[in-house]
Amino acid sequence: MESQRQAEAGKTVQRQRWKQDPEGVRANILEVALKEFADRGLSGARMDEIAAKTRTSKRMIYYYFGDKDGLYRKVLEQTYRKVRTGEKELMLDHLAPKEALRRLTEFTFDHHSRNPDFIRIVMIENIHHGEYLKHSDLIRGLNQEAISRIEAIYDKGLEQGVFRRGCSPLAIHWLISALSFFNVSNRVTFSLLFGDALHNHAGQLDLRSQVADAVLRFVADE
Amino acid sequence: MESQRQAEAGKTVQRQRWKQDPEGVRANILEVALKEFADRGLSGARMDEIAAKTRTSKRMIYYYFGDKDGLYRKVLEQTYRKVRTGEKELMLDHLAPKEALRRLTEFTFDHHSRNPDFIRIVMIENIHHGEYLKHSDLIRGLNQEAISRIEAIYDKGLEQGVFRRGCSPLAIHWLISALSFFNVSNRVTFSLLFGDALHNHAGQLDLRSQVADAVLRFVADE
DNA sequence: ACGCATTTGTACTAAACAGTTAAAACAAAC
DNA sequence: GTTTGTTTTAACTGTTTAGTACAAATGCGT
Repeated sequence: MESQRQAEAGKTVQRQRWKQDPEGVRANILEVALKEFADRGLSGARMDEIAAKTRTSKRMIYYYFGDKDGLYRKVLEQTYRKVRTGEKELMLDHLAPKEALRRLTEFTFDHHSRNPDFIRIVMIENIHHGEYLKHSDLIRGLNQEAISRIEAIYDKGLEQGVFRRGCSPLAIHWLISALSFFNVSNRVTFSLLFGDALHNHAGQLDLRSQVADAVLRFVADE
Repeated sequence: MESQRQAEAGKTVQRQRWKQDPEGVRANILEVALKEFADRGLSGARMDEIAAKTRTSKRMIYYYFGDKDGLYRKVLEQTYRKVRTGEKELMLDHLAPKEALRRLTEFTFDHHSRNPDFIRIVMIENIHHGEYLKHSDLIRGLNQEAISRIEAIYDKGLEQGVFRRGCSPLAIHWLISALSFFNVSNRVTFSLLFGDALHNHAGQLDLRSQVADAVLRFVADE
């Protein structure tokens, strides 16, 4: 009777037929790992926890990524890549320099705001003295583009006499990054110390516009 | 013969006479722990490592601070307190508003630059969603002062017609903090991606002045 | 039908780690 | 001189953690 039960059970339980989907599995692991690392930090994240949240197993993580560091490295690379490629949609060539710079700034502000996981990974990487980013060649190329984009706008603004001389595109990029980054990275502590006036919904809309003001005023002529 | 050796050794070893210095011991532990947490993060720091670097023992850490979280909490509080009190030296009342704001900005920029451990602790606290700062009442009071200081300068600037209306002291503080903070917090990754033009010695002097420019231009009239 | 890559699942190991135990000895204040 | 808080050791415990062993089965290109 017992064996019959098992036999029936064996029948009803569909033999788990699985597809081969290495890319899907890798992507799923990376997605879960990104969230977990971003949420708890590199040392804080637990491999068992990551494994449990994937649709696959711990065994597969080690199969594809070797060890925890290898996994983190891939998460880091993928995160940078995804965010940077997401920045390319912007068409600013046809706009007047001031308008182009405002759009770029507000776009960056929103973009960082929409990607807190990226911000947190960069924070974590800075905490770890950039030792993983150091050993990743893949990433460096992607970022010069950001500078070129600004340089194009700035040069045009100089020609038209609406921007002052003496600013460097790098410094302008730094300024935009700093404000957009800090807005996300320090949201928690800043809100705790000074209230959420800048970080509730209305506050963010206003702050974005003020950030764009700050950038424009920084490069403005006169 | 062997026992005689031991007896002689027993004589030569000076009975370790020690002083009671609870405050000194606590301070020493906190100092070491700050460096270790700032360097490796909360989960990354090791109690054994901290203990080894103190002039006392692991036992004493637990004697005074209970557990790792308790130690971190005290480090967090002390770090905020030390940095905030270090900001009070500034005498700006007698200066013209523009000059006062420039001095304040450049001071903050330098001050953060001189206290990378503080910056890193704040980063770590943000990574941990501020859960330790949340439960610390001690800290909140210290920070309103920063806003008042700016408000005084801003109001004076309005009276004299050198600042435009419509800026909030909170937003100005946010702006100064963002630029001064980001300069330290993201130094590593920014340098890796874009070179160290802004972060070598000459670059930092220039950047400080540009940051002050940005703040002044943000509030400037016309 | 062959071979290689992929997938499943569980139990395991070895190290790392936070926190404890125990018994003493000493300091300092009263 | 009694009491209370401080300091010294070094071994120890129990848990958490990254990473592995093992064994088998299926997918899929050729």
